[in-house]
Amino acid sequence: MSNSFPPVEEQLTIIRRGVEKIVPEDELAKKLQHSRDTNTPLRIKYGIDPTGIDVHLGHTVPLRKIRQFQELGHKAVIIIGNYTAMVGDPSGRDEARATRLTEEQIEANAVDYLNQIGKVIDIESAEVHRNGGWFSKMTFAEILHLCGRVTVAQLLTRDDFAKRYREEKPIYLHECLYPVMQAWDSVEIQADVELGGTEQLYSLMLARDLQAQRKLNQQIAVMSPILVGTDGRQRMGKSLGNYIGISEEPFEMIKKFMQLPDDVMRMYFELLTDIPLEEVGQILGGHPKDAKQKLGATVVDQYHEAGQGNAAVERWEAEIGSRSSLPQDIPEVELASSELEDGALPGYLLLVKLGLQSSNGEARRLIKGGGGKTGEEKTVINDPNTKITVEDGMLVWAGKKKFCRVKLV
RNA sequence: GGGGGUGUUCCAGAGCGGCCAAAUGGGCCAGACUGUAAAUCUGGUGGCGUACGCCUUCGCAGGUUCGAAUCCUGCCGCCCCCA
Repeated sequence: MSNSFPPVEEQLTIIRRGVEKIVPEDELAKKLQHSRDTNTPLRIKYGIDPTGIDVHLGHTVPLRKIRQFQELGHKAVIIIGNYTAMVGDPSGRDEARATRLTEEQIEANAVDYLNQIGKVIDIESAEVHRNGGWFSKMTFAEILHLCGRVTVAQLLTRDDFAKRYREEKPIYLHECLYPVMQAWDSVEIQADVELGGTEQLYSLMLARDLQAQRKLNQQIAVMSPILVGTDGRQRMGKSLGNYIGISEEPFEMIKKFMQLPDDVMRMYFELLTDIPLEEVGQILGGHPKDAKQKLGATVVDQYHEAGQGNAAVERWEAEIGSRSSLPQDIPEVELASSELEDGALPGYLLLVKLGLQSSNGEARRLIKGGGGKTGEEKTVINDPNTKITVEDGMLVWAGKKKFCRVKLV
């Protein structure tokens, strides 16, 4: 009797890594056993809403888990929530999504999204569904029937709704349907396992109820912890500006990695890499800076050609770590000679004309604070009104991170 | 349908009719310190002007005042309660 699935214990070890909760846990082992006995892959569901996502490391946590399931021989089933997107996921947000997307936008986003996640999972072998496929055909009577399975009190056990209710923030009726819809997806595709963040608990459990009502196998919820963002506090998210996108350039990614708070490293290692946990422990025992470089390089290599990570780390060392050399990419900004007076310009105006600062006042303040510098030696501009003689190719700095080279025209 | 609340600068949240561009905290920016981490300290945080100053801003539209974010009217949004 041959079969392609690894022993259950082996599978569980891989599945459990970086997973916060598996509900119910014992059923998962049974399912895996059954799958192995019958040589049938489990159907691993993961849904997203195509709302214009720039896939970042936070998204890769469940995606990587799918990848692992795939490598174990199971079937990935991706749900594109083109209908749920019309509702807007209330999870983790305090207010209802402001804008509603058109169908065309949603479809374009979906395609774009599938392209992006191809970097993480094996999209070729995955099954992809759009939940409009079934929701668009549902009758109002069916919807009512479905809604009859959920009480408002149950809905309010969700953290996000409870919080909004408490804070007297609006909760719209259609948002209440979101978990119901998500759960229904599981019924439609007969999911064995659904991946999601811990904040999805409610929806994932509701799916079990609906499946049971239809005498289907109940899905197991495999919940990942929420990846904290680069600020080390809040969940990683685009709107919070604390994310590292998987499409970013290696150097950009490394810069962000190096600025991570130390204590998020363990989580990042566990959730974003395959480095054995023992080894992670050793790495974290060393100098935090080295650990961070190792982390960054490892993750960068996942989304770029091998070796790009280390190359970026080396560049970081050269330009930033040791501060010995100038940045590699210095944007060139054109400046018309006619803007100058006797070949010079007051310091604050120079920063504004070069686009380094957006208003005169802002530029003045920056210079007063000591952030305005010129030349390779970074000579500090002492006073906003100091006339700076502008030369072609001169470097101008507005703080450490904003700079450019002047191109006189 | 009725009653009561509320709407402030990026967020939260103060704000006696003049001293409010608006307290305080967070965030953010810059500087010091560092491992461009965290923590800490310092300064800054509507626009224009070198500056006394001027202009735009406190849900929207009007009004009362010499003068309103602060008072009045209407409208809009949100929340709660009663029916």
